[in-house]
Order: sequence, then structure tokens, then C-alpha cells
Amino acid sequence: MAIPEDDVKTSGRHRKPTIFDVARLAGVSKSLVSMVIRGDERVSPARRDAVLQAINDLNYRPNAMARGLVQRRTRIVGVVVSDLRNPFNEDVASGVLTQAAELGYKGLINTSDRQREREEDAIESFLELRVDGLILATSRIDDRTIGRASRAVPVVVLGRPTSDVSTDSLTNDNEMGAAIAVEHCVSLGHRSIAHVAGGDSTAARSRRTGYERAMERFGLAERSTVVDGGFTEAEGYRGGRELLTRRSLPTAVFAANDLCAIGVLNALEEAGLSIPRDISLIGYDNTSLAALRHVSLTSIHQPGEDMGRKAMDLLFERIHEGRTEARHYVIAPSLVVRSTTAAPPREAGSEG
Amino acid sequence: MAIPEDDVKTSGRHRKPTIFDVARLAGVSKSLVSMVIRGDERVSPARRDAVLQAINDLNYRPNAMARGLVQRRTRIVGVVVSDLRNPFNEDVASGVLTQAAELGYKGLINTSDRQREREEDAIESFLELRVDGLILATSRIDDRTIGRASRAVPVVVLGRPTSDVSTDSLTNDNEMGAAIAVEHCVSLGHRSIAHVAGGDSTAARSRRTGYERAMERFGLAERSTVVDGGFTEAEGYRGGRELLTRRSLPTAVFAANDLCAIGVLNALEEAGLSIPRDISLIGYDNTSLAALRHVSLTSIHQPGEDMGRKAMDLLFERIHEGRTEARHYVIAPSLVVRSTTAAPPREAGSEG
DNA sequence: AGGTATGATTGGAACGTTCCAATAGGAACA
DNA sequence: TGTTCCTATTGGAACGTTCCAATCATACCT
Repeated sequence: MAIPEDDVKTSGRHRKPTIFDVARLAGVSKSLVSMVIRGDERVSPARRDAVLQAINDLNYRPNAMARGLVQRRTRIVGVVVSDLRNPFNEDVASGVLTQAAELGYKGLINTSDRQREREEDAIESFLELRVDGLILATSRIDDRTIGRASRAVPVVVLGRPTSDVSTDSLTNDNEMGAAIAVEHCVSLGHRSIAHVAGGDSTAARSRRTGYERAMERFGLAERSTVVDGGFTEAEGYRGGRELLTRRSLPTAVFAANDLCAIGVLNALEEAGLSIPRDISLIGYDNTSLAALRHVSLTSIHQPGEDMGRKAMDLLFERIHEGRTEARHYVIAPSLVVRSTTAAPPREAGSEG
Repeated sequence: MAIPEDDVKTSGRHRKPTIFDVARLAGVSKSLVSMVIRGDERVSPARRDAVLQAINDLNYRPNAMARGLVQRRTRIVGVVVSDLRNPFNEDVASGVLTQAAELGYKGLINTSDRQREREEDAIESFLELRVDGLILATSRIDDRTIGRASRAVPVVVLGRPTSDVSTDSLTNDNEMGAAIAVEHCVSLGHRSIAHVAGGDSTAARSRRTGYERAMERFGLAERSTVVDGGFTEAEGYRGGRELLTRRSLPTAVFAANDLCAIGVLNALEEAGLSIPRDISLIGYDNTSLAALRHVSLTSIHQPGEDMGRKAMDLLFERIHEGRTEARHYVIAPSLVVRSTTAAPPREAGSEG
């Protein structure tokens, strides 16, 4: 934790060239150099060449901070993700970055490794950097923090609704997704369907609620079984183990997300169960992980990359079109059937 | 591709408070506010409280650009990764960010989605931002670009050696790792060992060389089989398919990395082969993917997170301790045996 | 009471750009 | 040859901080 104060050694590394150095070498004024850099049309070809030559000779690079300071804008959007190890977040980040590039922005990513405090740090750093917009693909943050950020810069929250009046949000309908999952199992003949929950994030809670309501709707309320899990493989594994200690095993398991489902899968296979012959398994997010042929996990699809792109568009609208009222998009999730769901085994299926 | 020039609407969003606003509200000078922000000890408690109160009331946040401009330092390190979807890169990024936080720095991530041009853009943006250091966990970049960056700021290259005299590098011994993989197969009794190569990145080439040399060393040179693959699952899958078209199948496959191995796994399983009964499979990087119990891929371990941390340390040494001579660390990879390697099937094993 | 040491506070310069109003240098015209 | 009108070029102010030297206040000592 030693944070040295001021012992930076600049020795050896020469001062970086500035616009003045370029101007001197090219024999023009700093203003003209600035014009060349910004691609102003009305610079004579001769001077332009001289300037470009000087820029090249000096390995000059404009200082984004100085520029940002006077322009009061950075053309940077910050992306905060809670967990880089969740492939869904990568899809989102990738979508944001692609669209940002398309719109003349740069996207920078910061992550918090699922720690609340580092998440707020990440947001704070971006705000101090004066990013033009902020995309939060993170579950841990509370509304107060979001609101605070939102007072400073356009903010889009991904994956959870927000009550903040000046913040856009982009979510999938988690309750609906959970209902689709349950429905799929029911349609295959399952009646004993368990849920490995995702913890206390908003998304996880909605999925749980969706599961419970759907079970109720199908008259299976008293068959509902929820065990604690989480959004990581390890937590899913624990949830799966927990499930195995129960008196009677379910014939299908709906896991909070794909990572969690993989964990459950491990636990079940370890116990000698075969998926989907003995137990069906369904995840959420339809990440690249679920799509791995070797895993081939039935999952609820959420278009992460598209959502990332859309989030960037929403920021753009606020920045360039001056939109001020909040938008809240809810995307309908869909079912992707792969190899981990099937009809329940005979004896179990007819039992209920 | 429409990049609007200047139609930014600031309407509605008020000008952000500056240090002067805080000073006015607190009834002190800007300098005193600055001192409070930087935690200077010799501010009287009364004034400090007044300043903190004003900061809070105004939702003031120091402008990192203005600060960076005068301090000529940002306390930011840039991390460029070629592919966020490769879990190995996440480990690296995570390691860098953790250690950066520890040392009082912030790490920001940019990615290029495996496109050469966007990779150079990412580097260029970071340099314009005047990051204090740059960590390149990317394969595509050429030495010229690295050298250029290195002239401006300390650079650590990860995962490949570099000839640039002023750039540190941190790699694992890919040739050795490949040799370990081959050795492992040989020790299990395999003689017909194929390699699904990783393309033209430096790391991939070294692994291939390592494979070829090892095969030679074991007197299996004429049994060498290399098919084209890549560092992604899709390319691995193609490599696996390609392998299947060959006259005789190998009894073991060494894939360029874990992602590639998963692709190969898919292709082989799809063809009705059982791993490791019919064919053994070994990957590289020992990512979280390989560790998934359901996958349980034998792999060559490379400590991504540690390497990320070490990379950050190397930057720190240059920034704070003025080190100028280049360091090149080579880490010894190790074998992690899981469930995808076993003795070859009888008939094949005895055939050679 | 006067001098001095100590500590808190302040104003100004600098960081490296962009933006804008002002200027210079022609060309075109009378 | 002088006036007008362009167009290319320039200098100065501003952006929001930090740093430093200078100032102010207070207490202490003789």
C-alpha cells in the first residue's frame, strides 16, 4: 500500500515535444500547427507539408488533456463493468467500443472485480477525467451513486432499471426471461424445477421473482425450490452442491446466469448425474460460454453486443442532440435451446 | 461513419464547478482549496471543513486534465488487449488493475477486437492522453509501433519478446511450454501428436517451433502434423475439422491455446470421437475456461494475473526509480493435467 | 515594545492546447 | 496607384489545475 508521493524520476526521458516545438521547427506559428492538426482546409499546401514534416520528425503527439481542457470535452466514454470474467460483459463492452469508434468516440473500460468500493472509484476516476458519457454495466452500484454521476455527465445504466430521472437504462426483461425458462421446462414435462439464485443484484432478484411468479402461474408454487448461488461459476457450484443435499432432486434447474449454470453443471456431473438425461439445466445471458459446443447450454438470450451499441447511441443522443428526458428500454429476452434441456426421466416426470 | 463536427448541445447541463467556485463558496483562495484536495496537512481545521462542505454542496470534482497538464503526469496506465474474449487477457488485465490500484495508479483498458488498425489507434489514444505507462497484451502490433510508443512512455510488452531496446517484456517460454505439452503426451505413450497452430502472432509461432523441435528431439519429426488454427474457438474448430480430413488421425492434439483447444474439442466430439479415450487434447494458457470442471482441459499454465501484476511493477520501476535499461523476464510455464489427456488407445499406441 | 520564528494563506505563473479577433499580404478593380 | 476584399496567418485569452514565492498573522522571546 505504499503510495510514494513525489519521487518521480523523469531523468533520461526527455520532455515531450509541444505544439510550440513543432511550430518553431516548421517556421510557423503555433496556431497554424493547430490548424493543420485539426485538418483545417485553409492552410497552404507548402506550410501544411512543413508542419507535417516537423510533427513526424519530433514524434509529436497532441496532448489530449490540454485539448480537452479548452474544448471542455474529451470524446471519451467510460465503461464500467463489474466483472470482466463474465463473457456477457465482454459482449457489452465490445458493442460499446465498436459503436463508439463508429461515432468518433473512444471507449475506455474500467472494472471493479465485483468490489463495491472499486466500482465507485472507477466511476469517480472517469468523472474526474471528464469523460463525455458513462456506461455502467454493473450490478453493485446503488441509485445514489448513479444519481451523483448523472448530475455530472450523461449516464446509461445497463442490466438494471434505475429510478434516477436523468439516467437512461437498458435492460432485458428479467422476469420475462425467467418465465420463459420455466415455461420451457414445463413444456418439456418438468414439474419439479429449482432455481439457483444469483444473489442480491437487481437483475438476479428480478430473475428470481420471475421464476417464482411463473411457478405460481403454472400451479407449481409449492414445488418452488430456490437455493443461493451467484453470478460466478464458484457460486453456482456451491448452489449445485446445496441442491444435492436436498431430500428430493428437481428434474430441472434454472440457474441465475450462464456462469452459474456451468457451476451447477459441474456439481451435478460430479455427483454422477447426467445432463440432460437426469436433470435439465438452463442458464441466462446466452454467452459465448453457453454457445461452446462442448457446453451447449440452453439459455435465455440477451443481446449483449447490441445493448452495448444501443447504450452508446443513447449517450450520443444526449451529447449531440441535447435530449434530456430519460429513456428506458426494455428488451425482450428469448429462448435458445441447446443440449442441456430435455424431457424429464420417466419415473420423475410421471410422479408429480 | 458520420462524425458530427461541432453540434454538441450543452444546453440543460450546467457548467461544471471549478476550484474557483468552491473557493468563493468557502470564502478562501483557490490555492487553499487545492491544498485541501491534495490533503495538505497545514490547513486549519476550520477552513478545511468549510472547503469540504463547499465541495460537497457543489458536487465538485477536480478536473484530472487540468491537474495532469500541470503535473505532467496522470497516474494512469493504459492496458491494450487484443481480445477481451480470451480469458487469459482478462487475467492479465485484472492483475494489472489490481496492482495499479495498490501502487496508487488507475488502469484503463482498451481493446482492438483483434484488428491491427484499432490496436494502433488504442495505443495512440493512450499516448495522447499522456498515460504514465503502457502495457501491451497484444499480439498483432509490430516492433516499429512498439518502438514509437516506447519513445514516449515506459512500455511493457506481454506475451512476446521485443527487440526494442527501451521496452520491457514479460513472456512465458512458449517453446518450453510447447515442449512440455509434447513431453506429456509422449510420456503417456503417444507418438502421433498433431499441433493446431495459432496463426502468425509471435507467441503462436514460438509454440509451433517448440512443438516441432520437441517432436524432433523425441525422434518423431516425421510424425509432426501441423494444421492451421488460431487463437479463437472458431479457428480451433476449423483446425479440428481439417485434422479430421487427414488420412490418419493423431492420438493426441496440442492446440495453440485453450480457446483453440475448445474449438478442436468441439470438432472432434462432433465427429463422434471421445476425449481422451480416442484422442488426447492439450491446450495452452490454463485459463478459467480450461479449469471449468465440465471442460477440464489439460493445459500449459501461464500465470496471467501474476504477469499483469509484474508488468505493472516494471512500469513502476521505470516511472519512480528511473530505471532505463530494459528488462526481459521469461516465466517458466508448467503443466496442469486434467481430464483431456490419457494413454492412447491400444491399437494406435502400439502401432508406432 | 520590537524583533523573529513559525505557520497559514494567497496571487501569479505555468502546463499545452483551441478559439477568436486581428493582421498581413496579395489579387482584383477602378 | 490607391482602395477594397479575400484568404492565409498570427497573437492573446481561456480552459482548471498545481506549484512556488511572497505575504500575512500570530505567538514567542528578550
